[in-house]
Amino acid sequence: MRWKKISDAVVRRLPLYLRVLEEAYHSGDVKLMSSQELGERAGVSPALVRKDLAWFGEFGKQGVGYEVRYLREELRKILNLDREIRVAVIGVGSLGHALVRYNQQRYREDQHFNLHVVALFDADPAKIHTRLDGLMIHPIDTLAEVTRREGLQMAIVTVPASAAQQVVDRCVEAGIRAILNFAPAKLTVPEGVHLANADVSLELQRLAYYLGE
Amino acid sequence: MRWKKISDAVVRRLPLYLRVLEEAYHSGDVKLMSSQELGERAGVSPALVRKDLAWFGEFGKQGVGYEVRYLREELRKILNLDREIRVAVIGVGSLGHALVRYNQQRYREDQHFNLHVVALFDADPAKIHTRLDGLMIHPIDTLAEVTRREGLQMAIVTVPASAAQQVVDRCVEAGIRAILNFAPAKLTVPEGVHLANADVSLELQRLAYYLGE
DNA sequence: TAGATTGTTAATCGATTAACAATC
DNA sequence: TAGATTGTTAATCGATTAACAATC
Repeated sequence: MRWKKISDAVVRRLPLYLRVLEEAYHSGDVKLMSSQELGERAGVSPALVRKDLAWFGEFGKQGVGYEVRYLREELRKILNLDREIRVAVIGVGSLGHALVRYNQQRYREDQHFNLHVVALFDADPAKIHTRLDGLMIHPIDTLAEVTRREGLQMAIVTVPASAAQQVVDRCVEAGIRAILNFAPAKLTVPEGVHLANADVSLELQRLAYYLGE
Repeated sequence: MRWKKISDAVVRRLPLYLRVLEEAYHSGDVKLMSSQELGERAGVSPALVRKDLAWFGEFGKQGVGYEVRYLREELRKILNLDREIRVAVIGVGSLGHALVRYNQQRYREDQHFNLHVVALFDADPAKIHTRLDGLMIHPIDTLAEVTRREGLQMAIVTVPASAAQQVVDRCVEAGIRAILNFAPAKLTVPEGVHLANADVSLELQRLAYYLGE
C-alpha cells in the first residue's frame, strides 16, 4: 500500500473533490482552484480540504492554489481511477438491470469514467446464458473462473437479502476485494475486503425520523 | 419536535436496531435482548446501543435487558414508522422503476413496512399520464397539487443530475421535507428539509481507493 | 515587494468507550 | 440474596477547525 492508515472519513471525501475537479477541468475555463473554492463546491471546509490532500502529498502552491489539471490527475491515481476497473453485477433483477444500464450509459458518454460493468451473474436458470444489454449472464458458481478470465476487481450485489451473505462469501473466495451491497442485510467480510452498503430502506427509515420534527 | 438535537450519527443507527428487533420479533422466540446481543447483531458496541437508546427514554430493565416487542414498538414511534408514510418517486427511468418495484414488493409482503410509494412523476411527455406498476405518472409541475391530494411526505429523486436541483426545489416548495437523492450532484436544500444522498458512482469511486492497498 | 494561500501544528469539538452505581 | 445488565458519568479517542509561519 502507498499511504498508511488513511481514515475512512478522508477517503469518503476524495471522490467529492474529484467530481468538482472533473467539472472544472472539462469546463476548461478554470485552471487554478484554491482550497476555499474547492471546498465550497464540494461542501467541505477549506482547512479540511488542505488537510485531506496533505495526506497524499503536496499538490498546491502557496499564494496560488491547486492546478486543476494536475490535482485531478493525482486524485485519479490515488483513487485508482486512472485505469479501467472491471466490475461484476451479481443479481440482475430490476435493480441490478437498472445499475447496468446506468453504468453503460455513463461509461459510453464519459471517456474518463473508468468503472466498467463487464460481467453479470444470476441464480435463475431462466436468465443464465442469456444476454442483457449485450452482456452474458453467468451462473453464480462460475464466479471464480469468470473473475480470473475477465479480470474482475469489484462486485455490485443486488440479490435478495437471504442470498447476500453466501454471494459475498463467493466474491471473497474469487479474490474480489471491493463489494457494493444493495441487499438489506448485515454482511460480514474478512479483513482486507472492503464492503460498502447502499441500503435504500435503511436510508428511507432514517429520513422518516425527521418527519417528526 | 420531541427530542432536542439528536446527532445524525445516532439517528443513522436507529434503523439498524429496528431491523434486528423486527427480525427477533417476527421469529417469535426471542422475548428479551441485552444491549450486548442487540449490539452484536447490529454491529455496534453495547455501550453505544445503551447510550443511543437513552436519548429517547428508559426502555430497558437492569439485570434483564430490553423487551423486544416493547423496544421495537418504541423505535417504530421514534422513527415515525408506526403509520404509513407516503412517498413519491420523481423520475421513472430504469432506476426509478426498479425502486418502485422493490418498494411495492416489500410493502406487499411485509405488513409492518410502512413506507409506501404512491405517486410517480416524470418530465417525459411520452410517459406522462400512462401507468407504471399500477401508478399514474404525473407531470412534474403538478407536484404541489398531488403532494397535497395524496399526502406525500417524502420523495425519491432519480432524475438526471442536470435536473436534480430544480426538482428538489419543487419538492421543497410543495412542502416535502425528506428527500432521497440518487442523482450524482451536490444539491442544496433550505434549513428544515432533510436530504440524503445515495450516489452509486461516488460509492464505487470510494471503494476503488482500496484496490490500491 | 505585497498579497494570497498552502501545509502543518495546536486547540477545539464531538463521538465512542470504559467504568460503575443503581436496581431489577 | 446473588448475578446480570441498565442508565449515566468520566475518560479516551479521533476528527474538524483555527491559526500561522513558510513561501509562491
